[in-house]
Amino acid sequence: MYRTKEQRQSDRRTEILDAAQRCFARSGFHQASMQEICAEAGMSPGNLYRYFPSKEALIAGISERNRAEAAASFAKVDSAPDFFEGLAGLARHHLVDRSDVEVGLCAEIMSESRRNPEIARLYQDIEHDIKNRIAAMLRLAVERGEVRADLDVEAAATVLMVLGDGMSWRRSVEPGFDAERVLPLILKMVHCLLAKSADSPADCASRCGEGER
Amino acid sequence: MYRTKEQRQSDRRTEILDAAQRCFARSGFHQASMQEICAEAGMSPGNLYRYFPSKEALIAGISERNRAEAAASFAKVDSAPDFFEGLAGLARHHLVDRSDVEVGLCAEIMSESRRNPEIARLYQDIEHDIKNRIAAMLRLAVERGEVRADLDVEAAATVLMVLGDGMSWRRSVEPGFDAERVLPLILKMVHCLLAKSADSPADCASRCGEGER
DNA sequence: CTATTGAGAGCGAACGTTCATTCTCAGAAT
DNA sequence: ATTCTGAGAATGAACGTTCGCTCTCAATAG
Repeated sequence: MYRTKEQRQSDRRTEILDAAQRCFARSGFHQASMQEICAEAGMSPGNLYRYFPSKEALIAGISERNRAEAAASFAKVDSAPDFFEGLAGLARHHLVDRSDVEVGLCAEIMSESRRNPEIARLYQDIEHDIKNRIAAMLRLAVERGEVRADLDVEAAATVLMVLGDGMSWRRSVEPGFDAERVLPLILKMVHCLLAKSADSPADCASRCGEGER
Repeated sequence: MYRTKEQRQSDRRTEILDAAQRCFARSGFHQASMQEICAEAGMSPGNLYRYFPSKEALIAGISERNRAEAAASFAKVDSAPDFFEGLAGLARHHLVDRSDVEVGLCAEIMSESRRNPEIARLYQDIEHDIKNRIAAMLRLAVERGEVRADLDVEAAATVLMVLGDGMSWRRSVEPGFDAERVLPLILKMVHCLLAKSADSPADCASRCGEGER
């Protein structure tokens, strides 16, 4: 009975977050009205406010919920047999496979964090976390000798995030953007940036140009 | 007197656009109220509406105004003695030298175009124009033998825009983002993507790593 | 040179709407 | 009987836009 009550509350909360996520991705954070979210969640405003104290709390809840999920995908790279293959998998997962809803939502959170300090702090926490994971991933690959030793790891991590953001935005802003077509070029560039200079361009092409899919 | 009148009207319009640009960059398109823009322009709402029929018209005006300016910077690359130096200059101009106001404004237009069809059409026109210019620039470089002949020019142009968007967003979203530090890595990657495979990595480093600034 | 006039420039209060949030109250569960 | 859950109308602030008014000033008439 304790269990059931808390369980129910938690379920209700995730239902609401799901509905809000769809609305935000579809209409944007400001454009999506509480009424719209309530309708999507099949619930009255008064009731929704019993679960979340404000509209901001909805975004915060969504961001928080996605943090763990995002973080998990980095672990895979470290345990992949070949670093660049692992990275390619990560890239595909983040740049191509993600649903339009997720991409749109990400865009929405980014632009909201430009002016909403509350969201900005939350978002920057997550970004910082992700950047650290990328940097750690790169350092591990350096130790393993898969990546050039003289790399500016911090800057390289930033570059990878730049690529991620750029791809994400093009996807959400350019209709008919073909991530699939661009990905090989991206991977090639990244390989060039990270790989030891001894690795030949031919090797680069064979590893990045094809190799997955 | 004909001249003066039209001149005055035009001046007023650019003044208003300047003010609106500052407001939008600072507060965002939706957050910036007409009152705020009026205050910034030193003008009453009623009067401002004599020059622009709506808030949307302000964004449209700003976008339109920046199109030519943006386009002009591409001509420089074509006339540069070395393609990659020209490209590096363009990159520096777009990724590092741009003012925070411009970057913020760009972010604002992008996110607004995600949900405002009117703005979306305008923005996509401009983006399309820019992409064509980049592609043309690349094709010219291919003809000159400065860039590898087997390049997927369309995809490469998209990649360059991805990089531009990514850098722009990181600048406007990550406090303390150091574009200067990241730029060499970006240029190196781009060189790797575009240059003929005959060009050695050493050549790449000397051309991209330093060379300007 | 002065007076008249009329259109453009400008103001700021007011309007109508939208929206997040709160209030009130009724039914269900315990 | 009391607490939990829910609905939906009410509230009040904020916003884009409009409206009616005043002021400025150059052109013309006297």
